[in-house]
Amino acid sequence: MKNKTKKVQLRDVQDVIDIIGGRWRGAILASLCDSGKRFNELKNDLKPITSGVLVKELKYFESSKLVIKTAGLENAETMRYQLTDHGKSLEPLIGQIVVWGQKHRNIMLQEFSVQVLKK
Amino acid sequence: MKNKTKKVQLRDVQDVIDIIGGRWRGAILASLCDSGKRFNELKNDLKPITSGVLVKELKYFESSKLVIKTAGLENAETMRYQLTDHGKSLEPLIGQIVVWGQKHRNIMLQEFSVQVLKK
DNA sequence: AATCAAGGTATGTTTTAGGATACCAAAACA
DNA sequence: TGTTTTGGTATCCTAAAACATACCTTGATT
Repeated sequence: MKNKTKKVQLRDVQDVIDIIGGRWRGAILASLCDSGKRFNELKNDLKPITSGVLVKELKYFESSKLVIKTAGLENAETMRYQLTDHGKSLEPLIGQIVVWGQKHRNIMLQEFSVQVLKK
Repeated sequence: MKNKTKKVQLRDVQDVIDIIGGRWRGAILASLCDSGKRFNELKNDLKPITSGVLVKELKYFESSKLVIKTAGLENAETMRYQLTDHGKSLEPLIGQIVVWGQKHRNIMLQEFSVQVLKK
């Protein structure tokens, strides 16, 4: 029973890692947390990402119901990618990731300076 | 200024994804959250992971100060891998990942049943 | 009329992570 | 004494991911 619970959790962790993991997905979501963006805005924000990869990942996010692509009503040609409500529910998680990442970076820097001093 | 801040955040997200991402890292950390474990315990817990991969990832975690490998004092040959204090600070993050993963799974299942009903 | 930007598509090539497999030394067990 | 278990190492291989590069259409701009 406890075993089963653990398995399920590992699976949940893996599922989420699949979604936000990889070279670009986390960064794309983080960028969209900021605000909805047009394709080239995103591309510029995430430079040096290539068009092909960005397209592919955005399609993946659409299929996962995390991002929606909308054409502006008045100005029909401007595509806009933005988080769905479900996608927005990732924001606190990403926020926590950023906080932990900053802390981790400081710890690694500290470790580095200790190593230098030891020489 | 705001731009710079954003860049740093994307970098932090990427750093963390590198740490917990990939096929096994999240699961290894989740398993160690449970308790410290010996090599073969971990291997069994994460089956079908291979030795080579597990060794590699554990070394990575050691170099990142998230996991420490200790030899039991009385029984010197039993190696034990456990989270450092810094590694333990990931626990809330992983907990939140599990919670979101469960929610996401339910949403995708819902979506699936809607699709089936539409046919 | 020419050209530029937006939002992609299409293609080949390279890199990388992970898996398969074989092996191994030291200790523990039987 | 033989064989199992623990805790790995070493090599090769493959599929997928990412990258580089070229190209395309549509609408706006000059």
